[in-house]
Amino acid sequence: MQAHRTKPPTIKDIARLASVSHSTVSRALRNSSLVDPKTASRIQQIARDAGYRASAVARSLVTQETRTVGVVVTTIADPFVAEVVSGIEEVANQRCYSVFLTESKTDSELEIKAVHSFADRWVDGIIVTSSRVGSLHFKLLSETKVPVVLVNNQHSEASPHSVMIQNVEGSRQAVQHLIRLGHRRIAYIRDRFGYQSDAERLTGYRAALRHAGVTFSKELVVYGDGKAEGGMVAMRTLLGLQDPPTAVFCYNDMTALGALRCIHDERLQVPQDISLVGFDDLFIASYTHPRLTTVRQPKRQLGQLAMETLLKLMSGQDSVDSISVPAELVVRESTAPPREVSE
Amino acid sequence: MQAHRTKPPTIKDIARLASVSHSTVSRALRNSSLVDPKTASRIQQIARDAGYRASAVARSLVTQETRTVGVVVTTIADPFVAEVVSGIEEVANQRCYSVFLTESKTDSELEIKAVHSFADRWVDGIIVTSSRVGSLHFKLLSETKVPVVLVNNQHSEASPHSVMIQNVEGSRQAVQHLIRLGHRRIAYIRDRFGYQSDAERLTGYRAALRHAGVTFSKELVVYGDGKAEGGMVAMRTLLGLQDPPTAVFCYNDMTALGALRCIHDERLQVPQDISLVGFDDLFIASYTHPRLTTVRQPKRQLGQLAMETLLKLMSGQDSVDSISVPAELVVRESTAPPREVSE
DNA sequence: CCAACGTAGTCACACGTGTGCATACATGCC
DNA sequence: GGCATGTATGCACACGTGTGACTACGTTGG
Repeated sequence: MQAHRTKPPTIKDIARLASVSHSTVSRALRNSSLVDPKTASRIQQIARDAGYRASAVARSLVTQETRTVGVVVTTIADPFVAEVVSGIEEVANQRCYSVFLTESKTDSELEIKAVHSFADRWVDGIIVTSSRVGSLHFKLLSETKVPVVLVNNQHSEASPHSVMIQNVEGSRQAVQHLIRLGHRRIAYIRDRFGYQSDAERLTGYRAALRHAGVTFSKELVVYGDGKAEGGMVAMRTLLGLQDPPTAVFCYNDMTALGALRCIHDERLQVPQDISLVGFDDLFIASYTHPRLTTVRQPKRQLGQLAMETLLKLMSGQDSVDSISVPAELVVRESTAPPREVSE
Repeated sequence: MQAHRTKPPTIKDIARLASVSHSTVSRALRNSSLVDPKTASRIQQIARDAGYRASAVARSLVTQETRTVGVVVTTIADPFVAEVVSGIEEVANQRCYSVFLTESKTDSELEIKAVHSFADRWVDGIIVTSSRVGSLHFKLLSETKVPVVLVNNQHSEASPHSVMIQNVEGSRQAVQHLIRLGHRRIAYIRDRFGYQSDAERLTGYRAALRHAGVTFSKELVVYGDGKAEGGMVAMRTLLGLQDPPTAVFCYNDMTALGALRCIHDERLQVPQDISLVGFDDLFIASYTHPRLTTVRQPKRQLGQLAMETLLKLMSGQDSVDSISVPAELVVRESTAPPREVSE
């Protein structure tokens, strides 16, 4: 009950109170079989009364592990990222790991700085989302043996351990859906920052067109920025074309949100005038007007899988494969047959 | 250039390579004036070549500080929370602090567990958002001297250091805006989880009504959950009333989003049939159809202020006041005069 | 009764870094 | 030349915890 006002009690304070050596206290608190159960419980009681809490810092120094993982994200303010991190955090917490969070702001220099900071702090493992840095992580991995898992990796260089969504197949499904509705002029609004995932979604888009015998038209592929603002601008470009598209597939839901805004502002209707498909299935896709057809990513699950992969690596298993999670088309209200067909 | 494959080099390895004691290495790397500039730069070169990085955990053990802060949030998947954390992270990073992130899932037991975990790890400071725990933080503060800053605190008990939005004034402005447009039947959709902020926004709502001589009607105050789903359900209740409201003020934008969804589904129009006001000004408020009138919280700034307050406390300043940030009404397209008046 | 043995606890060291104090050496002054 | 002064470096300890090796003691078996 007697709280130490000045400094929190150390293991030696407890040893003194219990009239034993600090070694015995250490063993008693870790339930070692080397200590008499009666004195063990006595010590535990004393420690509890004194409000003793073992220092994780000191323990880490001797055990050489911190029960800590580092997570690097572009920005946590991105709803997609936030959900992935939530999944990571959930699994980490269950296993008594604490997570460091750092934003890289899509600056590879900051990303490297963050990873170095993690290394200094002796994190047991690192998860990097949407990384743009290729070889760094391998170097780090080989030098200091810190396991690294990449989720939604944006660098083409294959990484030993990563969790990815099946972009090609997902976007293929989305575009195929539009084709089946009767669309032929289908646009794609890219993300000029999403290197790998954007390229893969473009691949799926082209594959679907080719498979249906629709010729690829360069003017129908325009650039956004993966955010709503970029979607608006890109959509305006598309609407200004001589022969505008009847359907638009967007890199992600945020882009689609901006596109939708632009279409509304031009007094056009979705899906009557233009069909719209997103990617990610953010919660918001269910609350747009009309509800957004999109390709679902199991975001939270991606985070969980990444953390579980990392746990395996940290426990010494080295035979862990990369994981590729299937995407699922979710048809809602923003897609319909084009006017020509429906009339 | 010779990379150590097995274990990262320690300060003693560098000392051996430079043929000096580890003390000299330590001083050289911290640019102490006690060491000859020439040997200092020689040592620095050797350390760089060996890829030496000082262990933060060993340093923390002796310096008694970790340059680490803990952040507890309800869930990072909430867009409001994510932006606050982004602000915290930005300032922390500038000052070379790393941040631990933990979700409490609105479970006060988990919140306490998280704070204890932080204490074990010797964090230099703690930020808790939307805390539901009252006295714990004072106890922790008085016992272990770890500075705690509360942002958007949900417990009525006044805390020594907190960052809050001016809820009463913000919601008063919002409701006053509706009254000036001619509305008399104005509903409020509450949040059954937001103890303090919800109570304050209700207070502002009632104050505005009273000031305008509008009698408070109990049936016009219904409960949501602070999320879109709850907003939908609550709105349905309001539309089912014998004399439904002509305007609805929502606890936050997410609630408003759900309400908007419900109104659309009932084939009614915003703002022609019903005016709608949110709170927070999430980015999404600019991308709904119609754009949402709302009360802006400077979310990122709240996080920055919280971190700056914490920095002051950690540096020993104890005369830090609580901060109260003004909210700002942002009028967009979801509010208009009621039908009776406009016709 | 003594040796062998198991049990409960202590001693001492390690983890990697920072720092007060002592020391060795060079320099300057009387 | 001896002494005070200053400078560059090494020694030893501290931070708080975990653990292998060792010891003291009580018990058992021959």
